[in-house]
Amino acid sequence: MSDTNPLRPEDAVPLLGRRFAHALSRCDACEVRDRSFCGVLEGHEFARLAAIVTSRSFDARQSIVHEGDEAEVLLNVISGTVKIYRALPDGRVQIVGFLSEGDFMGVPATRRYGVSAEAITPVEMCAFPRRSFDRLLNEFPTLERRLFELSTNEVAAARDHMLLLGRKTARERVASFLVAMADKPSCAHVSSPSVALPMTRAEIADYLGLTMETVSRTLTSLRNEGVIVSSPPDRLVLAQLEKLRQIAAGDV
Amino acid sequence: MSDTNPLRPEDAVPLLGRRFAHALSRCDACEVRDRSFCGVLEGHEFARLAAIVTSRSFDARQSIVHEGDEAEVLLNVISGTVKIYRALPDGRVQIVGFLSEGDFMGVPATRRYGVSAEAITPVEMCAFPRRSFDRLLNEFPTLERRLFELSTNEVAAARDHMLLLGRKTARERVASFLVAMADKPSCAHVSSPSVALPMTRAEIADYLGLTMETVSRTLTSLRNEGVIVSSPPDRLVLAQLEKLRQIAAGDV
DNA sequence: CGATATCTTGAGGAATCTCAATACTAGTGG
DNA sequence: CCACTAGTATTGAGATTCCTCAAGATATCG
Repeated sequence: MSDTNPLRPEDAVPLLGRRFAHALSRCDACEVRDRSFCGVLEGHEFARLAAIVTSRSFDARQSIVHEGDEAEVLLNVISGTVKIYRALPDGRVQIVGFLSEGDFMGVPATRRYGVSAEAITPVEMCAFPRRSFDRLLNEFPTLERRLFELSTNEVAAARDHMLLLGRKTARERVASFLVAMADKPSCAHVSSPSVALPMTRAEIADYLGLTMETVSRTLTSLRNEGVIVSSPPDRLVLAQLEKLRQIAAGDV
Repeated sequence: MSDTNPLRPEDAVPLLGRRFAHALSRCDACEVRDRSFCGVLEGHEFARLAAIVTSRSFDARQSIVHEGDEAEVLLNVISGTVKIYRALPDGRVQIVGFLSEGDFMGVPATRRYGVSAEAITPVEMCAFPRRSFDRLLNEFPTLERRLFELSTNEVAAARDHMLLLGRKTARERVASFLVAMADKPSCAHVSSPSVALPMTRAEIADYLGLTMETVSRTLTSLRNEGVIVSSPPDRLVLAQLEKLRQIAAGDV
């Protein structure tokens, strides 16, 4: 239900020079630059990256990439929420991450996507052609270093999630999820953080290795205990964040 | 029950020059070099890496590193099997990977280990001081590129395992595990691969998010179906590897 | 204000876990 | 060489968590 492609430099400005200028100025004004991998580049390097970027918009529920597809572009989220997931042939799904503003997705030097991605809300993304991006990676050690760092962070996050999926109870999983949402940089809070949940209960379930019903029941019981408070179901107040952290950590 | 530290260049040869020479010649003769991250380095670069390496031995069941410890060294497995895991305060454990010959562990530029590691069998490892390693990383783009590549492989493997932990049945998990063991490069086979299982049932369970009893029961039922055959419990023959692959993939 | 999605709640069932007993294996000492 | 011991694996029976299926409540959007 978003507008279709409000920004598309390659449509509006076919000349390379103008596109370059346009893209650069847009990237310069980018609000998520500081949070993003591209924040490490400066001056000339940043301009080179901005020269190969194009913009893409997706409606809520729209598919972005599919596991196994040719990985022609690498993507960076400007706004909105994206789920990335793997699926089994019979339809079972495991969501392996939610991406939001500033998050990068895609592996340079890999021919095909290893996961599928779908927009949860309307989404704006930057797209970088894989080959051009690879060239920049070779030229700019800073860029490679940054992506390496992001990759190692992802490994650490993945291990955290393996612990959750393999060994935590439903209650601990839901608490862990809420705490992680509250700790996102995009969710700066004062004391009792208010957390937005753009994803459905079924998506939370597919992320936590549970069913929608179990997620719902668990949230209800946390609500009954006063640990969380909810106004509409897509926004929660974590009334007792520290208690939630304890539950999440398995400290009974 | 292995000998304690049969190779320790820094003890035997205190002079820097001799240690250098010693280490280099040892690294040149290294059998797992081709499988390892260091295989990408040549000549001068390789010598520089060899100059900072020391050797470490661990007995079976001995702890190698502990989650949260100061990460003074990065490690590479020469021989034996290592488990890396995360634990909850009440003792629940999730094994996030098994390492064998040629596998690297440790994240440059990270102050502390994010996981614990323990030897399953007697283990020989190379140790690289983190700071020296970091310097080499800055000097040799090839090395950084290689570790980046390993890191992205790890992310992909972790996602695979999240799918397993979140959405596969016990039967599918055990089948996936056996297939993965058979597909290891160290386990070259002809038709019906014979797989060594140096880890206990409890460790397999901690890797698959199950209990020891469920792993045992599942192996028994696969055995009754003729899909696997076992002589001693630490070695299995995958009589019907293709069938196992189907089970693992969830293709019923 | 009604239609459609999503969410919540309920009741029963299934897979896996827990607890406990038995069997195997390898290493040890007689 | 064989019995013994300790660790590991297997098997069994019952408990529990979470899932499945189904109905009802709530929210969203035209």
